[in-house]
Amino acid sequence: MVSQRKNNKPKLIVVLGPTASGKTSLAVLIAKKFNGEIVSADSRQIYKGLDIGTGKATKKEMRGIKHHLLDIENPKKIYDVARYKDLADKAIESILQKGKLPILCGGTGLYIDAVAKNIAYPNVPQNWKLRESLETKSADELFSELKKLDAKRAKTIDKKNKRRLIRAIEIVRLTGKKIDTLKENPKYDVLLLGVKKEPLELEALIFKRLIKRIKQGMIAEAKHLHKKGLSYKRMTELGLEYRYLAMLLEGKIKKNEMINKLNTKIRQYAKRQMTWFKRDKDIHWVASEKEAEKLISEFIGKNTLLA
RNA sequence: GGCCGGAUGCCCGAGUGGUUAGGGAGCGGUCUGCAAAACCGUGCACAGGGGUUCAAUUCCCCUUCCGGCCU
Repeated sequence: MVSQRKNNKPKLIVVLGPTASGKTSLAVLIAKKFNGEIVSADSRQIYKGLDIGTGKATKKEMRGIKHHLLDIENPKKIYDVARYKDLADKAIESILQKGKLPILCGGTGLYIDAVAKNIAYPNVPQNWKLRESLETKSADELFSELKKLDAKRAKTIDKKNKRRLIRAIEIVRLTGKKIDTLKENPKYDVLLLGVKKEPLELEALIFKRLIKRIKQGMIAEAKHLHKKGLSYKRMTELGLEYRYLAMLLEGKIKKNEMINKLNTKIRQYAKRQMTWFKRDKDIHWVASEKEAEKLISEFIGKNTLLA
């Protein structure tokens, strides 16, 4: 049951779920039915040319529904949440302007939350020079440095996670200010729909999809990307399929080995996604499109009734 | 039949007469601009039976199984 609180914020539907759960087709269906457009919340589909490996919707699968935030960056460049949030808000705004229903769809929990909860990240851009120099230090050293600079942040941070430690130090060093507590003040009235799949079913779906991707030419896609200048190092950073495809192309692993290991990695990724989603008690887990439609109808109708 | 080498947790794989590696998988988790990333926690063992010893996964003997060589 959707909560019946009254507000006049614009409505946003979010379709989320683990990889291979079938988010895209559900989102398209919803868009068709409720006159919507889709905003992707996928940190890798952002990139041009990463198509088969990321499972980017094809023209045909889109069924005439407009998709935003796909293919907006060169895969050589590193993207990030802050930039994503900015563009997502703009896309949503433009959809609303047209009088249509915005549907945020993807599996990147961080990106989804940034938009759905309107999280304001500290306004400090990456300083790659600084990062490079900090990278040479150990986690322990970084931690004690952070402790000196911002004791409060040091208390909650992952002591062993260099990447996080470096960013935290970057913020204090560049602004001289300590990190504020993150503010959440949603600008949309959000309905969160999670695509529910039983673990075993999801496992099967993942494997099936992996085999399908290989048949569709995922290996050739990676070869082509590399020929166009995408380094194996960068492909490794991109993770999952591209990481393993890079290993294959470099001759570090055999095809069979790639399939097996990659399959495991994708499964683990799906688990990590679920770990993230599980924390959000507002998600309505739906097992069918009917359930989803019902919830959306209620959700959309509620303000008209109350207003 | 004879000789030799093995037998370690779900898998790979070190090692030691007492403090009982390390990976991977599994399971659980973290999340303040790289998030398909980064990071953390965790159960599970020494083939079986006898010895020797204060103490054996580690030394000795036997049995079983596996691999190699010989007849």
